Amino acid sequence: MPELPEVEVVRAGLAPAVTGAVITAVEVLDRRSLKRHDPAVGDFERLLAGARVSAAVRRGKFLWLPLDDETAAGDRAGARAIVGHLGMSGQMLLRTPDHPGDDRHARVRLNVEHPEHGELRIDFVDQRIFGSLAVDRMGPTDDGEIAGFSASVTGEWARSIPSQVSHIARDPLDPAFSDDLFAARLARRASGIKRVLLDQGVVSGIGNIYADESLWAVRLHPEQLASSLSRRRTTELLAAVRDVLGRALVEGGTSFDAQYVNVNGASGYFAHSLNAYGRGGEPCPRCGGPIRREAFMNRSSHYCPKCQRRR
DNA sequence: ATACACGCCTGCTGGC
DNA sequence: TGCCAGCAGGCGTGTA
Repeated sequence: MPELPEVEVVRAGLAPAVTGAVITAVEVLDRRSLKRHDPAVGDFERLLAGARVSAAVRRGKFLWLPLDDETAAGDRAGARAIVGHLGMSGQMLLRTPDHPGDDRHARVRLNVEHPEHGELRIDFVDQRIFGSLAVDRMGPTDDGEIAGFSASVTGEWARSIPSQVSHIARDPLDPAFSDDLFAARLARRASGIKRVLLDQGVVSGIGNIYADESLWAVRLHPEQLASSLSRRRTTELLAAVRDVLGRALVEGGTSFDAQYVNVNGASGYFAHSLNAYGRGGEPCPRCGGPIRREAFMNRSSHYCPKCQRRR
């Protein structure tokens, strides 16, 4: 499901409930959801029992909960975090402990005790199991800047990132995102711009929906060579990406069905605002010509061939 | 460096 | 009603 706006909605919903909370019990209902957990780091359940969560942080589509481990003073070498990725169908549902456990696709449950909110339960629900939870080691960010978006991580600790996320580029809403670096990366790419937007090592957080929407907004053909864009066009594209992601975030994300929901199970409303994605055959809201849907990387691209010309 | 295929999973929809 | 193909918001690996 989730691209940056959807994951941010989840992160923001989780943050007040988990920050400062102690994990009291872990129930793994389906080990397949731990496929990205490296056993060499330790046993998933044992590492988490009794650990305290210090924040909820996000970069692109990855989110993580840094653990306030009891380590020797000043020694963060053993610092760890729970890394979560929602894949295509993952959800994090915030519940009271007595909530009936009737979710068909509940995979992992974290029971926590929060100093103010008391006992809570976080259910990781994931129909397709493309998502995962893992306990991962933290390391320094390669640029020395704050690792990702959160409201509460401060100080040196904020400049640490889970190893599984270290290869992921910053996302366009990250204050430390470098527009120049982005432009330089595009200039070196002899491939279609959509492919590059989807490359999480170039820019993170953008998936199929928001790639199509951003390209529609600036009238770029998905197969236009990234290296052919002028700096001015690159700047316009980046502005469109930020605009689309920002508006989707305000509307609570894009929901086509009950798959994408926030921590309370509620859907977002941005689906009503889509101009190209999922509108194959319908008239382009700008020029009236039919939106085309075509195969792309085992999925689909949606664009207006009339006003998104390839140059 | 880059592109493509494929595996990882489940469930829904449409055509026959 | 059944069956099968195709499709769905993503990522990582392996191969050419």
